[in-house]
Amino acid sequence: MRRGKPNDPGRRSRILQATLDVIRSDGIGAASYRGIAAHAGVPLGSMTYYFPNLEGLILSALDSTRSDLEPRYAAPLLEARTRADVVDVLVDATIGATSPSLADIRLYEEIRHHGARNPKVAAVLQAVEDDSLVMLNRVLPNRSALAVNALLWGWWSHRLAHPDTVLDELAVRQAYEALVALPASGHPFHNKEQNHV
Amino acid sequence: MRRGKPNDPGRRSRILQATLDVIRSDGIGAASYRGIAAHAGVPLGSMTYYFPNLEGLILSALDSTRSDLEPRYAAPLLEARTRADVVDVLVDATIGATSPSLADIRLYEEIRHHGARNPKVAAVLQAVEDDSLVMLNRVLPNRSALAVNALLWGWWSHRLAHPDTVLDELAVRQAYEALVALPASGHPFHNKEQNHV
DNA sequence: ACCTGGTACGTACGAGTGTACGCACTGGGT
DNA sequence: ACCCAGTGCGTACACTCGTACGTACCAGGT
Repeated sequence: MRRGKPNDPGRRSRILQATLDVIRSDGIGAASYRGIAAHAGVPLGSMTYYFPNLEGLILSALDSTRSDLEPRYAAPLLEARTRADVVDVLVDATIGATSPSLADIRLYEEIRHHGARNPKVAAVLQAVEDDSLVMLNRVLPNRSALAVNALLWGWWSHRLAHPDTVLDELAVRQAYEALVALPASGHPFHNKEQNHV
Repeated sequence: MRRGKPNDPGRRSRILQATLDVIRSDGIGAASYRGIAAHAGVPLGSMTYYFPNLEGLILSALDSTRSDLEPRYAAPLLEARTRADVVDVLVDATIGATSPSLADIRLYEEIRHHGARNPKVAAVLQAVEDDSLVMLNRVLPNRSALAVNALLWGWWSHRLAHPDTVLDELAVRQAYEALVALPASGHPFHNKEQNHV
C-alpha cells in the first residue's frame, strides 16, 4: 500500500459519483461513509480526508445533480417556437426520451424528502426548482409555468408510485395543452393563438 | 412499578399514535423503538412486546393514515353537483380549509418516499392513491381524474418545497378549471357545460 | 543529508440501534 | 393452598455508524 503520493487524482470526484450511486439505489439514509467507500473502492480514511463530515459530502453530491437536471429540458425548451412545441417538450420530459429514469426520479424524491427537514438541502431543492421555473417562464405566462411545474412533478411522482403502469400519452398531452393555454395573469381574456389540438 | 397486571388497555394504540407523531415531526428515519417509547411514555420492553419488529410497527402506523386521508375530500366531492363545485373542492383541498398542514404533507411525503423502496409501503401508497382516483373518477372523466390527481400532489409538494410562499389562489383555480374541462377519452368534442370563469 | 509540511490512510472510541431473552408478577383453575 | 400460563418489562448483546487521532510516507527546501 503506497501512501503519501499524490495518488489517484480523480478520487474526489469518484467518491462523489459513488455517493450519488448509493443514494440513487438505496437512498440517503443508506449513504454511510463505509458503504460509499466500498462502492468507490477507496479506504475509509480517504473519505474523511476529502470530506471531513458526512453531511458535506451528501450536500456536494446532491448539488452536483443540478447540472444534470438543467439540460433535461433546457435546450429543447429554448428551441420551442410555438406553444405546441412547448407541449411536445413537456410530454417528452414526462414520459418520453428526455424523461428521467425511475432511478433519477427516486433521486429527486430523496432531495425533496430531505429538503423538507434539512435547510441546507432545502436550499438545493429551491435552486433546482427555481432553475426550472425560470426556464418555463421564458416561454409561458407565469401562472402556467407554476402549474406546469407542479404537474410535471406530479406525473413523475405518479410514475414512481406506479412503476408497473405506463401513463397514457394522450392524457398527459391534453393536460399540458390545457395548462399552457391558460391566460396570463391579470388579463383573463381568451387567447387566440397556436394551440391546435 | 407494577408488573403483570393487564395494564393500560389503550397502550397499543398510544404507541401507534406516538409513532405517527415521531414520523410526522422527524421522519421515518428517526422512528426508533427507544425514541417512540420515550414519546409515548412506555418502557422499551413494551415496544417489542406489542410490536415484535420495527418494520411492522411503522407499517401499522402508516396504514392507519389511510382512514385519515380519505375524508379529506371524500364527502365534499360527493356533494359536488357541477364541475364548478368540483373545482371549488379541489382548490380547497389544495390551499384552503380542507387542505393538509405542512406536517401532514410531510407525512405523505414519507409514505411516498418509502414506498419507492419498500414493497409493503408501496402497497399502502397505491391503496391511498387508488382510493383518491376512485373518488375523482366518480365526478370526472378518467383522463381528467388522473391529471387532477397528479396536479394536486404537485401543488402539495410545491407547498412543502416553498413553505414561506403562499400559492396564488387564482393560479390554482384556473389550472384545475382547465383540467376539469378536458374531454372524456375517445370523444374529443368540445364540452358545453358549466365551467364559468 | 537532514528536516518539514502536507497528503493519505488505519484504527479505535463512544454513541445509538434492533432484537433476544429471562425474570417478575398476576389472575384463574384445581 | 398450590400451580401455571401468560403478560409486561429490564437488560444485555451484537452490530453499525460518524468522527478523532496518530502514523506512514513523499516532495521540496536548506
